[in-house]
Amino acid sequence: MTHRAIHWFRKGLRLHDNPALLAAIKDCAELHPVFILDPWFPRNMRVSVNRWRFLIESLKDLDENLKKINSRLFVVRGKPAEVFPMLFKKWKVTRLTFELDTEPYSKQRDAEVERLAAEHNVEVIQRVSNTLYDVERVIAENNGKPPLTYVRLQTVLASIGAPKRPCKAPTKDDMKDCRTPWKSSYDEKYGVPTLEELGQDPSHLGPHLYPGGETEALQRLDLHMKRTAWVCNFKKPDTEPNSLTPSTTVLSPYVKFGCLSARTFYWRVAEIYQGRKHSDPPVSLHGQLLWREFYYVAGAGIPNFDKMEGNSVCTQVDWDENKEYLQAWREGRTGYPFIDAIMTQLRTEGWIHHLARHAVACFLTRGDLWISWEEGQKVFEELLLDADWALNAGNWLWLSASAFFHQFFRVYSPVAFGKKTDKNGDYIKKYLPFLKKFPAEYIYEPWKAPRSIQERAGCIIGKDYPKPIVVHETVSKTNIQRMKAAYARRSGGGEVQKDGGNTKNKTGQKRKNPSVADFFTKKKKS
DNA sequence: CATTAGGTTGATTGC
DNA sequence: GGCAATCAACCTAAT
Repeated sequence: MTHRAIHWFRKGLRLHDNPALLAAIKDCAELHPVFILDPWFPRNMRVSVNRWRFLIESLKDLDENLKKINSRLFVVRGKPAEVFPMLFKKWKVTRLTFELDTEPYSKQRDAEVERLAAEHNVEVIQRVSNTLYDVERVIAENNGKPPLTYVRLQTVLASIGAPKRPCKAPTKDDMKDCRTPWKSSYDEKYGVPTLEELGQDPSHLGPHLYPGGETEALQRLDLHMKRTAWVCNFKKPDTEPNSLTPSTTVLSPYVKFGCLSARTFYWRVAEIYQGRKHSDPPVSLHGQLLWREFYYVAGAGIPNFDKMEGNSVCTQVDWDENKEYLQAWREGRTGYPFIDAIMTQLRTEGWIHHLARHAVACFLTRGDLWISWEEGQKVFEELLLDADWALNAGNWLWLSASAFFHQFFRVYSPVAFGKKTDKNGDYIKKYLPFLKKFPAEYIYEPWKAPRSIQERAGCIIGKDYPKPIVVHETVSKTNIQRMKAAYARRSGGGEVQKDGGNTKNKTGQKRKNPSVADFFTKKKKS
């Protein structure tokens, strides 16, 4: 019982499946659970008030759960590199534990903290618990490179075996020789902040649909895991992007903040699968967790993963800069009700269905507006409760056909796609109520409604709601050609053209002799 | 090296 | 309404 430990919460805002926390408690006389809040961040980072609320609630819940084992959460204001040397001295710390984080920003921050810890003779213990697997191990098993296809990832994971089982939350009994000292000044110094302290305006909050915290996360998990048949039959592409209540679990914000452990989720699903017929990856619930893993591995192994330039897997595309289009997309003023309804749900509620993300991401980038996926990435980073760096970047790369997904000729229609699951446009009417008097026939294309119908609906297109900012049928065709050109530049290594990229044809014509174009390509590469 | 199968979730048309 | 063919055609990984 010699140690005085700090467990540093960052993600992983939970007691269950928290091996680093258990490592802190072992042989520990004094424990300080800490969350560090850099006051610079809330005022200057673009994070929606909805996500700040989610974080605050998660911290409050964490404090409550720590109280139950005779401890507390210390929310410390300051920058990690400045805060830790102070805390090390103040609390005579001998051990610092935290969950391994693979994001570039975090890696840099943690390396700095490790250096400071060494200076103060503080032992540092990191544990893998954010992902199902140790992402470095996955990369090593794939010859040092992150898998670029899902199938490849599955092969690699099969060779490693099943993910580790989650560990149990610490109990009061585990804490019997370990105390957390706090004084009456605790609340003003280390209390969980309010939105006001963070410079956030609570009047901008959306409806309270997804309260933060481990307790809520585990309840939500229980609720969904009771639906045995639903869990076993789950196929992501068959769920609906535009149902009036979410057609999926909405556990993603909880997994992002670590209120719910991905491994706990994985093994709960595995128990239900046991002895039953069930769907499989990539479309099953397990499959969804593996997609998360896919992007985490890619994000850890590919430099500049969240950028086009300097990103080795990203096709270089000549995206336009267009502030007006970007603003219209962000604010739900594109004139396409399906797109605008989705963006409205995103802004007000902080969560949209995965396929809805597909529709608006394709629209912003290769489908319609020809704006860089990096701009979309920033907007999602701000507004999504579940915004997770690697997943956000990876999915934008995917949807813009910049990496992983390459069938750029498959373009989502902002009119047809939503109709498949919501013919009447009830979803549109919910989020864009000024359109609710339009008959179903025109709800996806109100500009096509005769003037008399627009008048009867009390909404004149071009006055009360914008006309479409682009004509999808036209721009999508031009954009496919622009994508084709971008791909040609990529494979041609900077050459003008490579015979249209169509040397391999379907007619079975065999190329017995290498073409001139191939000859030059070969020369260039060597 | 050349070839081929497969790729989480497209839209439209015609039966 | 559901299904298959067609549209025009990319890349990665395996062989």
